[in-house]
Amino acid sequence: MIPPQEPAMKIIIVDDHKIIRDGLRVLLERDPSVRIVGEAADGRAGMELILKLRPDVVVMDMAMPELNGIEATRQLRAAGFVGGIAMLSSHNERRFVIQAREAGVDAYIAKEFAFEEVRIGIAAAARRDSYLSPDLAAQIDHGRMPAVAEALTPREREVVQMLAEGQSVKEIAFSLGLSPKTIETHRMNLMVKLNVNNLADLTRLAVREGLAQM
Amino acid sequence: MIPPQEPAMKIIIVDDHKIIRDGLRVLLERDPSVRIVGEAADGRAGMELILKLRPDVVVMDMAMPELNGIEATRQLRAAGFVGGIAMLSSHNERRFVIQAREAGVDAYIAKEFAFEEVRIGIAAAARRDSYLSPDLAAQIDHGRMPAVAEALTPREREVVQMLAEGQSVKEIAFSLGLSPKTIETHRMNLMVKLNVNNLADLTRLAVREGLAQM
DNA sequence: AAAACCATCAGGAATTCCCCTAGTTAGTCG
DNA sequence: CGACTAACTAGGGGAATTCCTGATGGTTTT
Repeated sequence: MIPPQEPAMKIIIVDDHKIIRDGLRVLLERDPSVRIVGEAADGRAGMELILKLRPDVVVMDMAMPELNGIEATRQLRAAGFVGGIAMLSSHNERRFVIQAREAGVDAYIAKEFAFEEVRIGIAAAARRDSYLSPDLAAQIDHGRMPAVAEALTPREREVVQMLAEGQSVKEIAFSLGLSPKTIETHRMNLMVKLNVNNLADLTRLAVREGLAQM
Repeated sequence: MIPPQEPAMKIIIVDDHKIIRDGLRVLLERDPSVRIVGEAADGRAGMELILKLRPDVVVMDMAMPELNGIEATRQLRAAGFVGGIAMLSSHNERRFVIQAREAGVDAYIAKEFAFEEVRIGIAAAARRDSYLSPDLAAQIDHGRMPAVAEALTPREREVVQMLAEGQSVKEIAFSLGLSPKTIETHRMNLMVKLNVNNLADLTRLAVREGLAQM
């Protein structure tokens, strides 16, 4: 097969709401130079798909069960993914702009803006330019919040989210393909690092810090 | 199949995320018998528009600033709006199904379902039939909706707060002057009543419901 | 009075928690 | 390069907690 003159831009959509995936798909596909090559409903499934299909751009929701957008981004970058990443955020997730960019997000787009923003953001991400939807840019200027999350390792962030979202040690071990003992170790290290000593405190802290969804 | 002289169904979309309004609009407008006659970004603006334009169906988000979907519905019904109301909810808003229906919502649709669900829900709402997206209906049927604070006994509210704020069974027992076994029982009854099965879920639920401080 | 609910507790099984130790790998630094 | 560190992995074993079932007395509802 001879590559076409103008290769289509390959995009993967990761969002836990299928309605949004459906909507984005039709909106994006109105541009014939765009091809949606895959969809996923959570960060973990998204990662696998992305690393397999290597799309040009990923459009990802910030808040997702299992593995949130920022954490998924961090891991994608660590795994060598070099495509563009555009992240969608709700109004109550603005405060994560800085973390998102540090994790390797190219475009950060507030959902309350028009689809046109997404298009622009994707174009920027495809070029690996950075893009912030208008009012979010202002956010950057204001100081960052003390991010407890920074002190954690990627694996720990992953585990703390799953713990705070109600999964047992055994379940986490299974879904990560690790020994329960390993998860227990992470769990204990988390408790020490975060200076809490029970699951309820850990959960509230994780939600406050944006490490887990409420 | 299609009646020749069918007047277009007038729809108003109310959602604080413009991206979703954009997506719903193109998805809905693929059906020529549908006309989007207006959009609003919050419950209050939505109400005014709806009472002015009197659409056949309103598609409204549950979580919105200013005036949430349920409250807006209540006020719309009180103001004499008789059109259909279809509500979109995120996975973490399932517990409001019953409140929504009591407020006057016809169709309650989880966002994690495909757009097809929305279409079906809107059709039902237009006829003023009631509709629940699949798994939500199951929750109602099994009577396992997470109960709100009122469903708990005073003692249980007391215990759930202490649990969610990080106290151990033993500590709670001591500070209430009861046997740990008693607190264990309360704890288990809480899990059943609230339909959760671990402390993390209990904690997040308690915080969401205002039973505990974050 | 029967039924339903609430609050209280116990025994025993199942599971988790906690502390300790330790191997492997990748990256860093003198 | 060799030593060091950080991250990730994971097992042993006892303490502690949670889960499940069942029971009792009091109060309110029907």
